[in-house]
Amino acid sequence: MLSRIEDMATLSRKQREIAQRHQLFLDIARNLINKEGCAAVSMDHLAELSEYSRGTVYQHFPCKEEVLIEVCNSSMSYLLSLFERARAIPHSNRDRILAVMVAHNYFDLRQPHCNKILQYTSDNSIMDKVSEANLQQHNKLEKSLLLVVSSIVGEALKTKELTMPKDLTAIELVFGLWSLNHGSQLLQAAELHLDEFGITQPEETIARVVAATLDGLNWKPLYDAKKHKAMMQWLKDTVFVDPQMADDAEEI
Amino acid sequence: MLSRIEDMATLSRKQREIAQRHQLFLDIARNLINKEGCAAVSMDHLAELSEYSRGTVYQHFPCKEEVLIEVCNSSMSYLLSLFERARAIPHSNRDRILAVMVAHNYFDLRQPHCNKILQYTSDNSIMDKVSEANLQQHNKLEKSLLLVVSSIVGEALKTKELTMPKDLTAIELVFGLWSLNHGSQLLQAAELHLDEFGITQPEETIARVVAATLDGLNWKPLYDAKKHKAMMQWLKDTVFVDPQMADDAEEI
DNA sequence: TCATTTTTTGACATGTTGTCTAGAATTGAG
DNA sequence: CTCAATTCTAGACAACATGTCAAAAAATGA
Repeated sequence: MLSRIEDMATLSRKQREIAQRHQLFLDIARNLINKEGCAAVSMDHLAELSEYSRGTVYQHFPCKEEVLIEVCNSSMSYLLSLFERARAIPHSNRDRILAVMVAHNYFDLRQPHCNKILQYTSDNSIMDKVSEANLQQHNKLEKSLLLVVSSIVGEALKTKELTMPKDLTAIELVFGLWSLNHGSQLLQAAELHLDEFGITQPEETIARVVAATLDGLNWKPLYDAKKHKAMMQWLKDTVFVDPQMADDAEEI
Repeated sequence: MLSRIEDMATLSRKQREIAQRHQLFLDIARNLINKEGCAAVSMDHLAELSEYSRGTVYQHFPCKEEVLIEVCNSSMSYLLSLFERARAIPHSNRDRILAVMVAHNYFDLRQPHCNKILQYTSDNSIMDKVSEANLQQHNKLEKSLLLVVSSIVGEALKTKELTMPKDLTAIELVFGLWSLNHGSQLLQAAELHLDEFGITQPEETIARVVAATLDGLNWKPLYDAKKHKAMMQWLKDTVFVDPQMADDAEEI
């Protein structure tokens, strides 16, 4: 990860070139994943498309898996920034939960490769090829994402908007919400033809189901169809709106 | 799919041998997936472990993807039978929903390879290599699974145990429940170390979250901690209990 | 200018995929 | 029981991917 803007000034011309090339490889990989899936990412391919040789690619990444996890991590840190934006909205904590859901959906629409990589690498034999450093960064990012949701729930407990029942802890609720969101996004990405079943707006549907869940836990303020709809609209139109069709947090 | 018991009698000795060998390859593949992941499944490997030659393996499967989807389909039809067993319990429809969740969890514990395959094959370039027939069977199985849940919700609507609110349809609720379950199982299977966060019994947690969701929709009878716990216990001890450590619906 | 260091290259060994042909085994007619 | 026809099996092959390495090329600096 040598490609951050603030580092650029302190690096020599040569080092900047290397960092730039590193980013080029990542960009090519991301495109490949979006267009043809993870299986299409090969060192050969990367070399060919970048017009460098295989050896040069191996200078940057010890193996294909390392490419994938770096692309994934860079997207996830962008997702984290979206989550933090969601947490910061000046509304009830319930609405903040909603905002996180919208953020996640916004992200998955624009960065479909991230889930693809996560699924591809969930296979046993793949994740244990990547470097310790990137793996740790990956875990840290995942934990940070959960912590954002967790902190919103914690805040709601503090303000008494929510009181946990005896047989469910705050972190368990977070796990439930996370599962719901994660599951729906994978189902959306899968070749399930949800519309054939009558699911035309999965995002709205999940938001509604989350609302039912929070109602079931008596998280105040309870669901109000009109306000819910208005909030969703506001989030989509104002908070999570393409800045400039940016497709990654990392820019050079 | 020539390996069903009832067909055996009508086949010649040679045909039986072939069917048996077909099953042998599938069994080896399943073991490989469980132990080392989908990436470890190779035609070479299959040939070596079965002590047949590569050519023979290709006689049975045109490609590796075909092996994977056949293993997956065979497991999914077992899952369908579990779902149907869940639907048949002599209790409220709410409890039947719970039973489906327990069934799904029971299944994923015993057949972890099924989710692994689904994740592995979600990559664009993989699913479009499999034969039309197997792909259709796969879609049909997926649809059947959803229909079981859907029919339980339909039954609850008929008996007025549940009334859908204006802004949520029955099928959307099914999608929500499906997402929740699917998501939680993938998160359990991932290398997330849920216990570090304080999630020691993900299955119980998700059942509790589902209960909250159904409460939020006012699906009667509402959640009662004691009865819920008893029902979970009964399902796990009585309904979904290893018959004989069977590890697949297909037996020879 | 040229020696030193670094970067880049492509050939190589190894392993996988899917095809294809020659040889082995099985079958059934005489 | 024999032998030709048919079917099945084995493994060689070309194509491609991976990761390594030594030689060639380029950059650096006295």
